[in-house]
Amino acid sequence: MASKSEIVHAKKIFSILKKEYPSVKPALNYTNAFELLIATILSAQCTDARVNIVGESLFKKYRTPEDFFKVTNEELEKDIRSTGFYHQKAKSIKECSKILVEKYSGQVPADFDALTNLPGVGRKTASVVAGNAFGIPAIAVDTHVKRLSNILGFIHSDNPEKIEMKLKELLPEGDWINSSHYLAAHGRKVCIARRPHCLQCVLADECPSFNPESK
DNA sequence: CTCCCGATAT
DNA sequence: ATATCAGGAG
Repeated sequence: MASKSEIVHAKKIFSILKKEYPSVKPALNYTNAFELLIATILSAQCTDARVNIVGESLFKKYRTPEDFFKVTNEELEKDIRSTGFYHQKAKSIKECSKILVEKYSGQVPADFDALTNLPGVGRKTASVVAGNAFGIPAIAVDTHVKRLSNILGFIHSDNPEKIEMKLKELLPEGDWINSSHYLAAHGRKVCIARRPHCLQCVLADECPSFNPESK
């Protein structure tokens, strides 16, 4: 599916990003798989910085799935309100916690399909947890990965699953987990959605969307 | 496809 | 005022 030249192009770009962001890591703060799962659910349409602020106090109050399951929806909504979409997120977190307790003895399943079957968990959240908590090869396609994949010419599509599959064709399995971190880091710092800094971009020579009048 | 919805940058 | 932020469910 992916041509030789596409693979060479992608390899060059990720080689540059790897040098640019040597200590790449998940932008969300967490100390275990369960916290990462909850934090990633909260991160939908919300900055990682905001989730980290909410998470700091949240994970002092709620340490296990049982803690989330016991609390009322109203109280949980109040505790996560500033991440937005709080009604749906609180509902997802409570239902999700219930299933973790009843079906997985309180543990987060280390399996992609089991994760996507949890309420409030789609491919992106499942990929983040599978990859970062359990080391299972996966590519999390968030808004940055989606935007940069199109800007850099890996694909022309808004469909997250198609983008995920294309990136998996372009990259060796061992690079899958970090690839989304590189694209997200670059998307936050340089290739910003509102205002891309093309003149400061290390990928300028490789980028089909390079704009010399960018800034 | 639409709806969910707060915080921040521009 | 408007766009955007590590999306997912109905």
